[in-house]
Amino acid sequence: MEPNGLSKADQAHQHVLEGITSGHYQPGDRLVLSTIANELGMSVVPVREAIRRLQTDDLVQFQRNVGATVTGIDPVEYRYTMETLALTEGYSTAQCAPLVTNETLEKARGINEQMRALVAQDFAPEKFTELNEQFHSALFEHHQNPHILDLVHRGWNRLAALRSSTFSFVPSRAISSVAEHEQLLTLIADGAEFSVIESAARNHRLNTLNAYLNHHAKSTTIDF
Amino acid sequence: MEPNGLSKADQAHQHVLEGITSGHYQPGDRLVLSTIANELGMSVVPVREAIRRLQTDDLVQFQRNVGATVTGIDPVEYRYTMETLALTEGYSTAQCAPLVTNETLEKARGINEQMRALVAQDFAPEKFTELNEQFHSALFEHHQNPHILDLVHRGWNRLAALRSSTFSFVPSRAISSVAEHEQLLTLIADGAEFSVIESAARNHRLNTLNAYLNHHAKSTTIDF
DNA sequence: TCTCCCGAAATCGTATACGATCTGTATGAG
DNA sequence: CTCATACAGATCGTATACGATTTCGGGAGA
Repeated sequence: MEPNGLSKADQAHQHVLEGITSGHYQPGDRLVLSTIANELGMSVVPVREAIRRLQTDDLVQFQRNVGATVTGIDPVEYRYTMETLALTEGYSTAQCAPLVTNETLEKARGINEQMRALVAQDFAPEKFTELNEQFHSALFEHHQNPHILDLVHRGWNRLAALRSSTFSFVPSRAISSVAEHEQLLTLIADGAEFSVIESAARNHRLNTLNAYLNHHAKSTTIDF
Repeated sequence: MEPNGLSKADQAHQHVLEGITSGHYQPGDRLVLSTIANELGMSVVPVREAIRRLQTDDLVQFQRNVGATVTGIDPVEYRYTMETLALTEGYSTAQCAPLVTNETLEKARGINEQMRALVAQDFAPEKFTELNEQFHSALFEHHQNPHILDLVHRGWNRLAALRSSTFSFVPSRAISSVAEHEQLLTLIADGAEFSVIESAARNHRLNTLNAYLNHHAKSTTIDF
């Protein structure tokens, strides 16, 4: 009688997505339809639909007649994801740059200062990663191509799912990251050219990726 | 006893996707679950799943309790799609460039010559668009980031769905397009830098978009 | 003891059924 | 004649049911 505005399939999608990004569902965990259906008090049909939707976002892997598992940590996949994110995020940042207000700029600076403080004293990778996302998110507040924005969000979700915060593995990267953020803000404030900002934002992300790759060039086995 | 390897949901997905890209389903057409289910000799459940998958690719629009329609030609959506494609295709082209063999290069040249001939004599927009896709596809033959490659393919599917071949509206664009192709091939053959190739490939696509936008300069002005 | 095969449990895939919601049309009041 | 309302048809959303497939463990035979 009351159309909540969100169908059960949507609820399920939201629930599982939340579960994956929050870490409640760990990489490799099985996602059994009937179990989730019971948890949410619905039948398996909407759950199934939700899982399939997550599959197209590469957040879960599906094997026919077997079931779904949360996409695991694969260094190769991590690389692909980060590279794609560098591409989309870099473009988005450049595109939004002219629309960023001073107010927003100040807000981003504040977040970056928090990150700097975090590095200095009591370094916590998860908190740092969260602030990192907030920082970049602030620069996207204004309208742009929603398709590309969507791709950025998918990338973030995927990273969250991978639980592969580079800062956990390569803490030293955090220092450079903060510095690059400041550099990026300066470029935006000065109204730098599109290509300059895009390049800076893209390389910022690629540098993080490279820090990870270099770090793992030696330790062959990766286990969590 | 049917390790067909192809579930009914997959069949339905393939069928509808094919129907959209081939033009059998026109933009704006309604996609009624039960109808399609009957056509394929299955129940509505797999069809429903297929439609939802197509929805996440923005190939169909879905309204709750109403149904799905093939995504129509919306100049704004066209702009978003082309811009995203410029971004992903440009990067892909640059990334694959060092791996392109002389053989492939020749093949691409051949396709481009076909396009040139087509412009000169009996111009057919659909055929031209098809060759255009073949041309770019040839440059992607070698491995690269599959995520980004997937995004390129999604973009192509979407364009096919929109049936919005710019060349139908702005035939003059075809001439420039062929010239830009040749330029791009030269850059690749000469082993130009990543950023140069990316920029060329991206602008190639953006130029096509701008040709369309200028031609339809009745709506809001969109600047880059 | 080891290997192979069979059967049960778990889980997915799909069909069918039915209630919920939307859309369009007809009807009646003003 | 116009507009609001009610009803009917179409279509979707979800639950339930059942067949299909995989996985895994245990027993028979070598």
